[in-house]
Amino acid sequence: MLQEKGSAVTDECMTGGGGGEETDVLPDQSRPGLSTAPSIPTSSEPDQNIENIKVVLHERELWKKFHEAGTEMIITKAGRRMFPSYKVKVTGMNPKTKYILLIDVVPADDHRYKFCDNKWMVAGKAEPAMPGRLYVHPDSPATGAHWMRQLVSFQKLKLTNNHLDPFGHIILNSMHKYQPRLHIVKADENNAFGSKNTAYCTHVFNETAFISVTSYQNHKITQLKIENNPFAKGFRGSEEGDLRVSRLQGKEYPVISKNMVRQRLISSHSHLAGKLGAGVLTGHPQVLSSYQYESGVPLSNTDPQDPISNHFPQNRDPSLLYHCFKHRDNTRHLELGCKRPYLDASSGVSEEHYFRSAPSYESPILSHPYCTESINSREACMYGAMETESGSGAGDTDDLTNSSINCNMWATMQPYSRYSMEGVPYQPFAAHFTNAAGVSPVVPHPSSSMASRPQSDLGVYNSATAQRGLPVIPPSPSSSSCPPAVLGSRDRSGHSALYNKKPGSPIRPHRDFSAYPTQGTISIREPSYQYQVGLSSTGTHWTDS
DNA sequence: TCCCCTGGCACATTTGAATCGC
DNA sequence: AGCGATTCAAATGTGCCAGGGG
Repeated sequence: MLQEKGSAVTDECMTGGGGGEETDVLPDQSRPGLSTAPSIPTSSEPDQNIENIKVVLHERELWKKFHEAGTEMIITKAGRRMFPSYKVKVTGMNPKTKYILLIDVVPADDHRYKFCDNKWMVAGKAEPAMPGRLYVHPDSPATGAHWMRQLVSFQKLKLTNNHLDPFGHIILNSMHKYQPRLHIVKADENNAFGSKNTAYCTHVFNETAFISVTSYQNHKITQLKIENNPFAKGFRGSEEGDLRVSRLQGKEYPVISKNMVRQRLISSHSHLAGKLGAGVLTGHPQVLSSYQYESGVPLSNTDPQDPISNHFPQNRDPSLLYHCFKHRDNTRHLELGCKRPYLDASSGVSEEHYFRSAPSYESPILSHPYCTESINSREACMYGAMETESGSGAGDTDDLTNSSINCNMWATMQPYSRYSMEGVPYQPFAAHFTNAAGVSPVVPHPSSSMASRPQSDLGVYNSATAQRGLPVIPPSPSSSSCPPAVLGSRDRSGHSALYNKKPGSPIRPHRDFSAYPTQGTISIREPSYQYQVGLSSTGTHWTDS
């Protein structure tokens, strides 16, 4: 059923006016997963009709190219940007209504992959999901007019494999498959989440799915990155006989580019000065193994029978899927926030905002604020969705909604595919951006400049800072500083947790990420929390080993 | 031994301060 | 003094590579 639902939505989206690039809104009714949240839409207020919002993925063709080859995204300890960067064109918003745009990256499945025989294969069960984090667009909240004015870029979003990352980057496991999701949340009158009828919609572009790696496995991807990423220009071969190009073209004997020569010479001189036996140029064994052969198999990307060899082993719906619904008064709301103290804290700083979402699709969806003072100039503000430790159930909803703490509470990320086999096409994304204090936006106000500013103060969301477009981070975060988070479509509470680093002080994690509690939470496997994502196959070929 | 990760490297782009001219 | 254009250096973002660890 779910599959059918998801597919239907997907198909509809694909055939929409956007030529398959635009997304359509999935009515509340179409999300049977909201068992605890009445599916009857409360769209009595026209201005909250978020269903009309359409999102078009920018550079979709480029994304498709990567997707067809099996997109890989480098993740590093320091954090690595995504390329292609996630940019969208949004339409259909109420020009005067304020929205918050954010992205989260959820596991696409529960597999760990390995690149073997020039294709991705399942290598086992996925490792426990990293603490989910959300990246809130620095302009958030902003009016619909603002979002629709130009492309909305999430290019500064960074991915990391550092489980204790203090910068708020999205934490991922290497060799795992992920699916970015865009969430558009309607901000309340206080520019925060949490109004009684907070509505949001989620947009998923299947072609943005990727496998996280610490180094590129598929040379097709490497080549695409080099060819399209300006920062990788230095690796572009000046002559068409470039080694990588030649390899991609299926040439038997690749030509070494000047860059390759330089790199190897340098390496040879600096590290292997005494290793005269090591070939430095064309005769270098590694050259052959790396560019001419793949796992002992001759590379031939032009081989018509090979096109899918590098693809993800899963069939996916080429279209995107997204859900949209409106929270009702008696259901959990999107609540944002940091406690008042946080709002009053000193200025924060970065235009980048990260929120941490639920740690694992295996675990409940709780969101704990995860704030930190960035060590670097970006000074990102992070919020994390932590599982609840309170063990409180649905009855915590009131507590949450009544909380005056301005913390971001989001539903945890949900996995795709397998875990949703029994689920419903419901996107268990819930967030409470509360601003009970009645202060201005918890999320930074749109800033004229996207440039990050060095900040010595803790990043704390306060009205002043927000107005300046500067994120603010709670000064002294603690598990009790933020309100319990709500998860999924059910009432769940949790303790907030965040990273906080005072100026000049070392990074001080307030919570052990490795010890996320899972008890008292609802497994995503539960039908109510499962949703089907019509991940399609655009040529991508996944192979189960 | 293999696989994966890390840190350093060079190169290109981006950013912002400093400088100059009007 | 103010403004805009230009220049320059630092910061940042890339992929590549060798080496290390499990």
